[in-house]
Amino acid sequence: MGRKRTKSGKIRLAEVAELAGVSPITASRFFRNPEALSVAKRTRVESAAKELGYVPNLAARALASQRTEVIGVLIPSLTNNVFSDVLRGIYDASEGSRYSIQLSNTRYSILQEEKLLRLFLAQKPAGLIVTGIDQTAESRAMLQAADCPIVQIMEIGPDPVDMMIGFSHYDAARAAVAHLFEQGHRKIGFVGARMDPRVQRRMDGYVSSMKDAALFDQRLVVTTATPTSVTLGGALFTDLLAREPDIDAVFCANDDLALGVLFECRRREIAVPGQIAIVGFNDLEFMASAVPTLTSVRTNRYEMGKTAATMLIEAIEGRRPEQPVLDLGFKVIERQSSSARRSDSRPAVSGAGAANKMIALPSSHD
Amino acid sequence: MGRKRTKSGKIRLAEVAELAGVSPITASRFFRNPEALSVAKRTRVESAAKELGYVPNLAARALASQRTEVIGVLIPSLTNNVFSDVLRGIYDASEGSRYSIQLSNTRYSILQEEKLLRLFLAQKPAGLIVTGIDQTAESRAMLQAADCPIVQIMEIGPDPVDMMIGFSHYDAARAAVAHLFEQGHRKIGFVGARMDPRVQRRMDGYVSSMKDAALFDQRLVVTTATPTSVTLGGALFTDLLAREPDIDAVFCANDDLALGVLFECRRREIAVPGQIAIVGFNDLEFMASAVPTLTSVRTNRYEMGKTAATMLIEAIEGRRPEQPVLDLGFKVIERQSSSARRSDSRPAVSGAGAANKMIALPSSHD
DNA sequence: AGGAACGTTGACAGCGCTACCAGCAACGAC
DNA sequence: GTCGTTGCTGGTAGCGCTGTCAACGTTCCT
Repeated sequence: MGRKRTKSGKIRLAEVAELAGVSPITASRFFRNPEALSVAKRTRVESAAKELGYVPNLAARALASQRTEVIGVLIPSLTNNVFSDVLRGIYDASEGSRYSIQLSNTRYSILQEEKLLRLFLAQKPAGLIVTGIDQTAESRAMLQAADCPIVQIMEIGPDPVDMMIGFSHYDAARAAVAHLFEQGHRKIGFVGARMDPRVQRRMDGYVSSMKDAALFDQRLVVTTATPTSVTLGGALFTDLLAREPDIDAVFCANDDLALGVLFECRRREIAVPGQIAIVGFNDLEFMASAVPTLTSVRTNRYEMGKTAATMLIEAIEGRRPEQPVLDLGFKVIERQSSSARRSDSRPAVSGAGAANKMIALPSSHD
Repeated sequence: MGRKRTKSGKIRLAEVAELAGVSPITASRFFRNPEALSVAKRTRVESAAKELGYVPNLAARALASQRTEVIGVLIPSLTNNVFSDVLRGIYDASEGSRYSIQLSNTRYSILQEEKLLRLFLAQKPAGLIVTGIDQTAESRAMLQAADCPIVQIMEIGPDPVDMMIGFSHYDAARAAVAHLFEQGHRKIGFVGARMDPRVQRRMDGYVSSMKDAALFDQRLVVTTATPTSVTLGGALFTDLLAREPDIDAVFCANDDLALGVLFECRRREIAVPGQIAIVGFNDLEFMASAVPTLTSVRTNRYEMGKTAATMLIEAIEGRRPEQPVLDLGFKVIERQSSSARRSDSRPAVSGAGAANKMIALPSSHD
């Protein structure tokens, strides 16, 4: 049984080299740049490594080469569905590559982010993925000074540290409100939780749209710093309704809140969209399945993570993308919950997951 | 500004030692076992390190000490809410400790798990957290031979490799079905997706309960290997209904499916719980907020992750828990969706559930 | 033929840290 | 006073790998 664990299971590069009849350095090169070897030695080293079951010692490699093959990822939350999709993309892209992902959770604190950044940078990561564009000055300076590629994800904005991939939350919110306007809604409330920078910008988009239409009223906005949840959606909507009982639509900063609003409407026997239209944000899977189906702004989260990691790896290996800032855009997915205003209060009946009309927009930033 | 980045930001232990006026090895000891130093040297090294902004080189440490401070975590999915809760617990527990988390996704494949395990073990992790009790024989042998503490999470079963923390999915399912029996339901369907080992055991629990009551019928079971989703819940329920139109309850293998079933009922104007009762599994946050509120089996996911990581770290540091197998149990949270069967089809008004307003349950639209 | 250019290989010297063991002072037991 | 014991400190010798540079053989050019 304990066959290969003779001493401590250690098969070193030297052993492989010896079996292959080459010098250790040649064997080393095989693992880093096989092209540099002659075909004969390449196959010899390869079979020797396989025979011995050689696995490189990453610590030794990192020490000798002064760099690691770790990609640091800083995200603000592990709970949020949004980030789990992004993460899945990142992990998928990193799989099969030589790089491993080191994940840390900033808990929506830019101070915590700064601390983690310092920690990460000290280990000389191969690359870094950070969330958003709102870092502390100190963090920004560290990122600026870091000698590894960096991707900022989730949104785009001015002054990328390096690469950037996301979309404009501001424009996306404006598109959502525009859709509600088109459907004849005027008194549109906003419900937001957590109020991290991206939610803030969605709110800004809402506010500016409403102001443009001379429909803005501070009383239409209900927000809280509390982390989001379905239950919270109901509670915030309740507040909104207490203040402004005659609203005809609610734009929710995310889909959990939207679902909470929907349930609250059901509880109060408010017809959706007959009396109140609902629009969410992110287009999580359940939105297409709810009754009525819920309109939302689709964001390409998985793709964002995957592309970010792919771009980063490319950049690490010296192939910088020609386009360092990538706008993945968004789409307003129109569903039953926001269909045109109607006088009768019966909700529209239609097949679940009915083909969705989509408004696709690249987020134009100026 | 750029003060300490003289060469390439490298402040070595030797520099710290020099400034503190001690030998490098003494400085080294300070970071690993401060108690071993005299108070005088301790403070000297401490302030020297702080002044220079010293950050240890983990690669060098790992190489010299022949072990890493990495805790490997193998989970089957990043998408599933269930695991994000567990992960959050793990990360929370690891924070503040010296250990960092290395996460890998097995995608519900035990072969992939075996591959990842081999990779992890080669790096001599400080500890390992693996999901479930269904490893390949080869994986099990590797785990058995590994010289680091290991925790199996998510469920408990016989023959722990080392430590184990979870609950019995089989018993939890039996409790859910027992609850439905108590409420007067007899023709209870089962809806399951993905059918990973834990879902399988929930199904086994359901089947055995139904057989015990002489109520089992294969036609009451609808499952698929497809990954779970809300939409899928609706689709599976549709299948079930087509087969057995007169069921009076559905036990769903998870909450997403349950929500899908609820929406499908709404679409079909089937009263819940008047005509059909629904019970989910996991008790995700939205269950308490749905209309009607949805009964579910609460599982302590966050706690599971947190406790697993805490136990693991304790074990790594030589303090093995007296109780290596920990059953965290479960709880059937009874809500409106499964309240007692009644002859009229109007659902009950009840104060049970979490968001306890007295709310009139919706009747079907008429 | 001579030499430059290229492709391939190897020797050497660490990377920054810690395991191991030796040394030294202070103290108490006999 | 001698010896062991304890508590603290330091020297030495690597951990396993790769960067750098030199050396070699081969090809291709003039």
